[in-house]
Amino acid sequence: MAISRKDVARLAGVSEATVSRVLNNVGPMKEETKQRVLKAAAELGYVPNALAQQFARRRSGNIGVILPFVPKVRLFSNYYFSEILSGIGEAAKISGSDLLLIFREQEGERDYATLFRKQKIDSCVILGSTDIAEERAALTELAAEGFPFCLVNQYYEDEPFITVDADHASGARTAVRHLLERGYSKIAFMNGPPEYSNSTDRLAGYQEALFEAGLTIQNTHIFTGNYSRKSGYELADSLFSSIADGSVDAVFSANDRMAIGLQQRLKEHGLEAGEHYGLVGYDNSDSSRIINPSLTTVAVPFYEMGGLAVDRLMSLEEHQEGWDSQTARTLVPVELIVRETSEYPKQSNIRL
Amino acid sequence: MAISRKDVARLAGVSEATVSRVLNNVGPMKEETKQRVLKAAAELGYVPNALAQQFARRRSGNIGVILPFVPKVRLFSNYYFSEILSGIGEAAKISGSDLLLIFREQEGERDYATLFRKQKIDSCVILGSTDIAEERAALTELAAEGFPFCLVNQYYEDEPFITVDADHASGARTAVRHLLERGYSKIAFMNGPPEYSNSTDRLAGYQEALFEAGLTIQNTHIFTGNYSRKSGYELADSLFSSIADGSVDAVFSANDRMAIGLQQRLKEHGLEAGEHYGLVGYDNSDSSRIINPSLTTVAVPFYEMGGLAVDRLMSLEEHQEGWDSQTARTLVPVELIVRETSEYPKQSNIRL
DNA sequence: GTGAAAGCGCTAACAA
DNA sequence: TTGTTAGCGCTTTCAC
Repeated sequence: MAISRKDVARLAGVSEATVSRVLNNVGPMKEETKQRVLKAAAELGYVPNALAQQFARRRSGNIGVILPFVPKVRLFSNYYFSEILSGIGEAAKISGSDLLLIFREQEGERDYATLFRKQKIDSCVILGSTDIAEERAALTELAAEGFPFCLVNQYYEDEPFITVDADHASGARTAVRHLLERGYSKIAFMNGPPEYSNSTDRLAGYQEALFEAGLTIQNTHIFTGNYSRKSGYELADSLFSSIADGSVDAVFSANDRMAIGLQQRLKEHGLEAGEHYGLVGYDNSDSSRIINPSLTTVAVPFYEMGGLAVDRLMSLEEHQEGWDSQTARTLVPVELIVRETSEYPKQSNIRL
Repeated sequence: MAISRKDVARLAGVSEATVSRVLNNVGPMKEETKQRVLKAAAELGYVPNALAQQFARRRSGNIGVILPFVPKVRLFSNYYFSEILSGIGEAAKISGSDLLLIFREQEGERDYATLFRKQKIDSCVILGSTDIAEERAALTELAAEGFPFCLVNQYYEDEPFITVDADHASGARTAVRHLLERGYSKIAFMNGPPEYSNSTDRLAGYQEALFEAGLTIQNTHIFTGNYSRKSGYELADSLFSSIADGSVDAVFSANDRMAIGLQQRLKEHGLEAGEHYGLVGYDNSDSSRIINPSLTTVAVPFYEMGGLAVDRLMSLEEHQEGWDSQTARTLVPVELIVRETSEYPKQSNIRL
């Protein structure tokens, strides 16, 4: 049998209620009593029962972390989630919360609300959420019930859901401007699926940068992959002829993985990034540093974003801040990382 | 106020205990009663309170997942943990457990036992544990108290701790044999720190393979890094002259990250893997596929190991299996993945 | 400042 | 097959 509060109370010569007060440091108490209780607890090696506490307080103390289902590709092969998760972990520790990891099911079942109703979690951060009907419905339900949640790297234009997002429009603009400054002018864009708000944000940034430069936006220069290396690899075949015939001289990819797939495939075709065409990726993943030539990319502070999401959750629970569109979306800046794939060839041996 | 069991009981016209029985599907009950209760519960949208259940059952239903602190380098940049975590998630879902993520502190504080005493977790899987005094003490305490835990990718020679490990001795042997078969004969070994059992296992495998081939083991050919890319990069400088003067013709690295660091640095020195020297890494990480030339490596089924760890925990809790040295260690096989860095030069343009 | 006591919502003997 | 009831170990009014 474990030592209970009762034993501590007896040894300290106080009531059980006093033990609670001391341990939770709540209400008034005489310093001497406090010390006596603390001493008794330490002597007995008393450890409060978290289950009983949670039950009595009607709070689990858990932050749910909802991870997307990524078919085939193992979830965390993705650098992205690893960083965010670490950031969440750091902030959760500071706030004294525990993390309950929830792997979303493949289909349907976006029943986030039940996690709250069961009281398994007090709040949650949702990763990899997308703008599809079921997801919107699930989030709307959470909001309606007043369950605190925070999205990361995704927002909904017309809904004031709390979210920590990065400024991907600006990131894309900067990336494309960089290519333009380097001398490229026929820039294709390899985007991700439109149900991610960051895809549409990047598209806007891409278009703005071209517009600023007085260039016309060509729809035939816009391609859509699914953020996997494979999809970049496959799209490379469509882009090859355009690059070879000079109608495209650079590619901006919505993430590093697709950029790397493209880079690998074009190399098989005899085209080298930074030599025969310019290339900019997005995410500043480990791979972008490792690949050769190294990939110019846009760094997103995923780690920090994870931490911010937890912070928002905490302040949400304290005051009823943030549930309006003004403050719903926290936007963090991104940064261009210039490496080799965006070098502009000095000699005019650009064409094959 | 949420709907409680009492409301369901009233609507179904049964006692609260019967509601419990039906919902937990325990004990005998009339089919008709069961249906009535189920119907009432569905009608009211009743959701059992997990906190109350956990408290009454004196079980949290949580598996703790303990993650190592990795200074500076962000934890999950490591492909390794991502895979294991996904595997754990999959198995936990099947077993009906929740996952409580625990980021270990930097120093001291390996107080795993308190998590059990607080009843935050019923069992746990410990990642990234190493053979140092504090860790041994913490694990010994867990074992002494009978708290179920499972290590992954680490074992302790003289302790019958439950663990799911991969056969790294065999992996190293296979890797080195492969280099020998390819024609390399002066093989250096870049190992990780000895407090990881997989480091010492690989050393044994390396030595065995050389011994089998009738080669003498040269201590000057054995280097120790810390599994980071940086350490591989740095050790490359020591290896460069040996490769250049022909006293080393291949390197076996205890993980991909160090191998990649080495490969990058030696390239800066003008040496290309698979051309001027042979190279085999370990882990089959994403990066090993991306780097050019692609890295020959050893695949470890991390995902499966995570799942197996959970399975062991489950059977541990059911029967008192496994607490003897016979069955403590589950050993899974690894597999050599041959790529470009271990090609043996056809022409004799090996030397610079 | 401190104690007494009423729950929190469920499980699990034990009776019936 | 079902109902009654006594907890589970803590928090939190409300008195004193």
